Amino acid sequence: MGRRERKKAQTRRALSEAALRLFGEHGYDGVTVAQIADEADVSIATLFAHVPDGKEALIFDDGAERHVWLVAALRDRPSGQPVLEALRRSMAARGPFTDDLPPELRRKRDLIVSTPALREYSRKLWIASEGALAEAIAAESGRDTSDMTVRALARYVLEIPELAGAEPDPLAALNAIFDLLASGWPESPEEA
Amino acid sequence: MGRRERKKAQTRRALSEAALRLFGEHGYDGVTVAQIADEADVSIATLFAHVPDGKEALIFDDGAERHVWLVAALRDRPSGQPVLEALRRSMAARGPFTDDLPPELRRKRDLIVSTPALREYSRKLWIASEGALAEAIAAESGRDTSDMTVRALARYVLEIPELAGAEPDPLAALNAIFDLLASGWPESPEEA
DNA sequence: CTCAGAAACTATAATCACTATAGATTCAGA
DNA sequence: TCTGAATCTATAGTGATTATAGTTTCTGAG
Repeated sequence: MGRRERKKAQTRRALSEAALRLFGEHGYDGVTVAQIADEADVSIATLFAHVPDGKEALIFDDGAERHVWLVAALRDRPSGQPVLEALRRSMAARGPFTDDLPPELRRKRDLIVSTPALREYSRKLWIASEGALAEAIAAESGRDTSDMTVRALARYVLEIPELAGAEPDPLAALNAIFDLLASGWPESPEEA
Repeated sequence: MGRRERKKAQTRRALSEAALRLFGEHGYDGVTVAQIADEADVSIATLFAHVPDGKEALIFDDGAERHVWLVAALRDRPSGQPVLEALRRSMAARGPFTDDLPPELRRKRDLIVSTPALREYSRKLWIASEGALAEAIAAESGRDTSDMTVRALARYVLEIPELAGAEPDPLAALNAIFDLLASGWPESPEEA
């Protein structure tokens, strides 16, 4: 990796860190992109060159195609394991569902969950993988990609982080939702 | 209804119609709020007084609480009819799923479906009813409102318009998705 | 009928995210 | 060592949205 790329990555990191710190101190809406650019010591134009998606994208890793590991988890699952089970396990290990994180990442996650604009953008990033996930599901389950059921399942799975992420017990919520997707809605609740 | 309210409604209608016409002619991004205000012969400040949610809200009915009829359909369903069946029927009769509409409304629907910003806003309006729908579902099915399953079902149902609305056959898509929600994801597709 | 206050409207100016342009600097590779 | 591309910069927009302060227009009480 040449010096040029290194400097670029450094600038990007400076922007992320400045944004995260300032958002934490004054709230997302209490910070302007100008302040962030200043703090990172770059021009506003440079800031936008690094985050074409805008202010919300500042604290997210770019190019982190979130579907890669999901699709991989699907393809590499133990033979005989149901598709949904593989997705459940894979998802449960991700950020919103474990507290096994450095405090820095935890603060970041809390900021995202509690800020509507950031939460929405996070959802957008997840949903962007819908096509890829749908293809993988179709391939693994012998269905057609154009099957609406496949697309709906992909979408519903990818929305679990937003839906369950803010719950008191996110992991329990995730499991409840996967159960719903796997077994469907029982007209009457099962008595324990 | 006094003259004041009548005039207010008239202004609101003028804004809607101006926006819809201009969006149709030049596309959503090809029209500025200033143009719309001009066309409706009001100031920009007035425009925003009528649509505090912003440009996207211009062509949507405000205060049209979309959950009212859904909740009603749930409460008034024939006894013995499953919750999901009532929701399916009620939803199937709505705008995105029937072509039984005046051409004006159809053009509006097509504009929404084909414009990302409008589509997103439409989804936001649907999702805003999540709490109300979750309460109704909980009440009708003897579950607790805090039950994650109930919240997830409400959310998933409310997202059907966005998910199925752009399909070649929206009604078939809607039915496929309701089947998925009712019966769950079958590990292997049923052979016909 | 009238008058006081609320509601709707207006012009104006500001803020803020974001884009476009053109030029300067810095690095990579031949 | 030179050329071109990538990065960065300043500057000047555009366009949505908000704030302010003042004007007009209804409404309802007295």
